[in-house]
Order: sequence, then C-alpha cells, then structure tokens
Amino acid sequence: MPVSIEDVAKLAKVSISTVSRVINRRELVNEQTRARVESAIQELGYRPNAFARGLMLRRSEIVALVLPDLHGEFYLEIIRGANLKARALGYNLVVSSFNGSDDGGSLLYALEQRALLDGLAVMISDAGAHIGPALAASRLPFVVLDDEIEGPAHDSVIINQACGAATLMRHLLTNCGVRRVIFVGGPATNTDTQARLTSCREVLKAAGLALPSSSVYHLDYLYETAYVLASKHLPEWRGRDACIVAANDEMAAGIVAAANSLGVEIPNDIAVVGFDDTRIARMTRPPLTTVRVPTSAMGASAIEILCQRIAEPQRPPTRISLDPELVVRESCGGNRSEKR
Amino acid sequence: MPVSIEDVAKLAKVSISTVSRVINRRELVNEQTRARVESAIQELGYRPNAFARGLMLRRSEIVALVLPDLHGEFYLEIIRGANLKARALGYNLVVSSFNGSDDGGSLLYALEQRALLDGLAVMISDAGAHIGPALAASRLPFVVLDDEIEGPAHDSVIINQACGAATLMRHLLTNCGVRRVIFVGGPATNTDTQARLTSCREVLKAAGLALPSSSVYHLDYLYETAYVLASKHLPEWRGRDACIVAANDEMAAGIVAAANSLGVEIPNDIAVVGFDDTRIARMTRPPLTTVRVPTSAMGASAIEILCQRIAEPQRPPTRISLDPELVVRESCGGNRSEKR
DNA sequence: TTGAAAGCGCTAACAG
DNA sequence: CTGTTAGCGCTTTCAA
Repeated sequence: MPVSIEDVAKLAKVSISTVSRVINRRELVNEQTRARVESAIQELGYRPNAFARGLMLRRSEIVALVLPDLHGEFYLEIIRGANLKARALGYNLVVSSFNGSDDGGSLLYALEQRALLDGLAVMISDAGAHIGPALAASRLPFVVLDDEIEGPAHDSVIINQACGAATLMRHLLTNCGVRRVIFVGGPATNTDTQARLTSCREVLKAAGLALPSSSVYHLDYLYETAYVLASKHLPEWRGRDACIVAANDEMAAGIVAAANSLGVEIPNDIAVVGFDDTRIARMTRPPLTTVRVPTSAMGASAIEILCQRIAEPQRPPTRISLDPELVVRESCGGNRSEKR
Repeated sequence: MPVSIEDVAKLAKVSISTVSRVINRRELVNEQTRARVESAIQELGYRPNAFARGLMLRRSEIVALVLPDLHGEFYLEIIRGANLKARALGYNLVVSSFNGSDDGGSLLYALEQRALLDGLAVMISDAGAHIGPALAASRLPFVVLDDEIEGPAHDSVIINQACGAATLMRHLLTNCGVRRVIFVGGPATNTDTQARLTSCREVLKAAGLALPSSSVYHLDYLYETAYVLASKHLPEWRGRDACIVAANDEMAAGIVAAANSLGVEIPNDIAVVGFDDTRIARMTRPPLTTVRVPTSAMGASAIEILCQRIAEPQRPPTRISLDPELVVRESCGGNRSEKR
C-alpha cells in the first residue's frame, strides 16, 4: 500500500504539482495550502518514491565509499570521517567492502550497473586489483584514496607515505642512534608497503646506510605471523643500533610481544616502530612509536572533493596530499615525550 | 551523454520493447535479433538506468546493514559475513554506520526516505536509541541484530548473551575457584552490557554469591578508561578468588596492562576475562579468556532472513538465536588449554 | 516473434 | 500562487 503523491494531492484537495512544490520549494506555496498539504503528508505518512525522484533529478544524493578487505581497525576512522562529511554536505554515505578473494571489479561492476550512486570514493591498496580500468570506464564521478590509478586524470586523496616514513627514519637516525633497519612489511604488492619501504631506503641511503633485501620481509599485516617471524629472528636481529620497522602497528605489536617473551628488551636491545597509530600502538609494553595517518581527514577530504566534482563535473582534477604525523612513544629510545 | 534504451533500439533497428526483452527475458527473442541488440548494447556501453528500472520493478536489489558507531574491530566480521551472504543471494550490500552523536533515527530516516533499499538489517546496541519506532513505522522489510525492539513482531538475529555469560561464569566458578566478581561494563544503557551483567548476577546468585552494585562499573568500552580504573582499584580488588569480568576485550586488555604495570600477576593475584574474542584477546600477556560471539554468522544470518522476508513478505517472523562460545586462555587460571 | 502504447511516481516548464 | 501537461527510462500488457 504505497502512498503516492497523488493520494496526498487528493486528500489535500490540490494538484500533484502543488504537493511537489511543498516538498521541494516550499517558499513558492501559499502558507495555508502548504499547511494543508503538510498535514496530508503527515496523515498519510507519505514519502516520495526515491526511484521516481531519481529518475527526474538524475541523482540519488548517495555516495559510496568502497574499501578493500578490512584488516584491523584502520578503516573505521576513514569511514567515520567520510560519514560526517557526507552528512554535512547533504549526502548519504554507503560503505562497501570487497573481499580479497574477488578482484574488486565485481563489486564495482554491480555498483555501477545499478548506478544508484552519485559518486564513488574507492580505496585501492593492492596494486594487483584490476579496479582502475573498470572505474575509468564508468561515467561515475569518483575519487581514489591513497593511490593513483592508471588512465585519465582524476581526483585523489593521497597519504604522503614518503613524508611519513622519512620523518620516522630521520627521527630514528638522529635521535635514537639507529644504524641498521629490519623492515617487516605487508604483501609485496601492497602499495602502502611499497611506498614506506622505498622511502625508508632513500633516507638510509642518504645517510650512507643500506637496507639489503635480506633485511626485508613481506608478511600479511597480522600480529601472529609477525610474532612468529620475530620469535625466530630476534636473536640475530637484536642490537642497540638496530630497529625493526613494521609496516603497521599490529605487526609491530606482535614483534614486541615476541621480544617480551624472549626477554629481549625494547628499546634497549632493539627498537621497534609501527605505522598507523591504531589503538594497538598504545597497548604494547612499551607503547609504540608510530606514524599517524590522518585517516579521518582522509575520509572527509575524499567525500568533500567527490561532492565538489558531482556539483561541478568539469572542474580540473584535484589532488589532496595529507602528511602523516610522527608519534614518538617509548619503543624506539631517544626522545621519550609523546607528541600531542 | 547517458545512453538510453532508445539509442540501443535505434542502433539495432528494433523497438525498445525488444531491447528490454533481451535484457530481462532473452529466451523470448529471436536469436538473430538478440545478437543484433546485444552488439548494439556493447557498442554503446549501455547500462539500464537503475532509477527507471526500480520505478517499474519496485526493487533495487540492494539491502543495507546499519551499525552503530563502530568501536573496535568487532563489526568487521559482521560486515564480512553479511557481505558474502548478500552477494551469494544476488543482492548488493551497503553498510552504513551512525555516530553516537545523532540518535540513529536521522540515518534511518534518510535511508527510508530515499528508500532505494529493498530491506534493512539494523544493529541497535543502545537501548536509548530511538530507532525502534522509526523502523516499525517504515514499510521497509527489516531485521534487527542482537536486540529486540518494541512494537510489532519482526525478524531478528540475537546473540544469546545469557548463555555466553553463564558459560563463562560457570567456568570461573567451577574451574578457577572464583568467588568474587568485579564487573566492568560499557555504558549502562548498552543492551549487551545489561544482558551480560544480568546473566553474571544470576549465575552468581545460583551459587549463593552476590554481585553488589559497588562492584559494578560502567565505562565506555575503551582501553584507556579501563586502564585508569584498574590502576586505581586493583590493590583493593586483587585476591586469588577474585575475577574482573570486562564487557569487552579492549577493556580487559586495559585492565591486564594496568595489572602488569602494578606488578599484579594474572591470573595468580586476580583473574581477568573479556568478551568478544577480538584480536586483542590474543595480544595481552597472558592472553585473555573470553567469549566468542559468532559475528560473521550473525551478519550472514541477518542478511539471509532479510532476503527471505523480501521474497515472501507474509512469512511469520523468524528469530535466530546464536550461542557464543567460551574461549579459555590463560588469564583466568584453571584449565589452560585453548579450545579450538 | 515483435511493436505500440500505457503507465510507474515524480519534477518542471508553461499557462492561467 | 496553482493546475495542466509533458516527459524521465524502463517494463509490460495487448495486438499484430
């Protein structure tokens, strides 16, 4: 028993256009008529049919945020930031995630095909995902988070991984006496891991130090595997001038735990640092020095420029770059004060 | 330059009805005509307009999962389970979350109003949220996760908190020599916290023990506040027969950390247990005994019965109850083996 | 097997 | 200020 605009019109004894006006441009309607219409709407519990509306208006006021398979809590802040911004701009946000198993293309395909969306913010964290082409082929306004995709120019919000990793490395070299780095990354195809590794290498190189590939490990971003790896290698890794750089906090936490159970003291016997500044970073003993990615801001920025593009499709592509912030805690020696 | 069904018809030299038939009921169309139409669709990159389609079909093949403000990683598994099930059933899933700040009603309102959804799975974890009435008032098929709402009968998937908490308590009483409990919950209005507390009380009472309200604390589910609370009270709490029951793992982790830094040994000086079996539960020293909620199954079940209702609106309400599982680790003494 | 035509519920000119 | 009317793009009888 769906109640339509016509039912309202009938009850209020006006034409459907008047009802439509009351809904969309109240100021054009006589006060008394408006009151009549509004009470009719109330009485009937009328809600405009979104499909019909969308058909005319050619927009749904819905934007989507598509994230890769969620590992850890890293994404929650992005969602939160995006959510807030979307609502502030009068859009509804829907969040989808695609599992690592499918290539992501299928989800995008489904979303596009049903194209109920006004726009799309996609995060691609694995260079292997075949999302780029599908996205570029669609006519949907989109913005890419934390990555670049091939093809034509587009809006993007990126984290300046190089800056974050470099800041971290410089801190380690300058304030913590680090001369030797073990890098524990996520999958080798993961773009964040790649960027962080590259940047570490560069800073080390600039300081006349090397990061041989024998000191680089690629895991899966998880605590357990990092724990296992560290349990095995810590005896050979340890050293006052050594530092384990994990590509996320969770792995760093696993490494710290391994060290604790082996009696390896952090940061005295070896330093450990992470990335992301998730809650976990404060839950290790000692707490982790890490690099805070402005996740919430990232989500918000993405939605913001997406909505700008929707409003003005011809504007030149925007590229927002956000700098991470170094968060110094006690897992790396040196300066002990936590930046606030 | 949106290409419509008419463009395709023109290019293929058929009527729009034929194009429509090719898309929806290919078997009714002559093979050769079909081929012509299909290549025209290809050539033009035609995609049916979802609004027009929805207008006729009265469905979008989209269902939504709405979660409260996300604290911790607890929800990710729900999303994952729901996602998989939805795709398997031919639906697209969108996930929304509402922040604690708004009452949730506004999000629901927006979703309903725009009613592009075929159905809704909502999780309500705070009895204070005014979602129930709004939901019941809508004509949208819906299923409620992990809670009951007032009003007419409806589908729901609930976690049998009583069962989980009772199993935990019985283990503590029987195998760990616990005689005294300190309960550290989330907000007093949180229904999970309420259910867990109630159930703890009952089991204690059945054993002739009491849980006075002076031993019940209501925090915010966060590590830090639990850490602070425990740091202050552990000296008075401690005792071989005492156990701190935290309503989630994160708070339990905070309590464990506080104990570690005070030199209070777990489980010898006092036991600590959590709820949810999130990753954090394995990241404390010692690892946490906790109650695993079948989160992924919960998401999947919710979507499943939602889609059943969409297909068959008149079916009687279903209520699925999922039992949590006790996960015994080392934070509570007694049986040391981890259940697998 | 195909086409013509009637809407689905709504918005937006265009008259009055 | 309000009503009439023409679509938006699609599916679906109903005839041919």
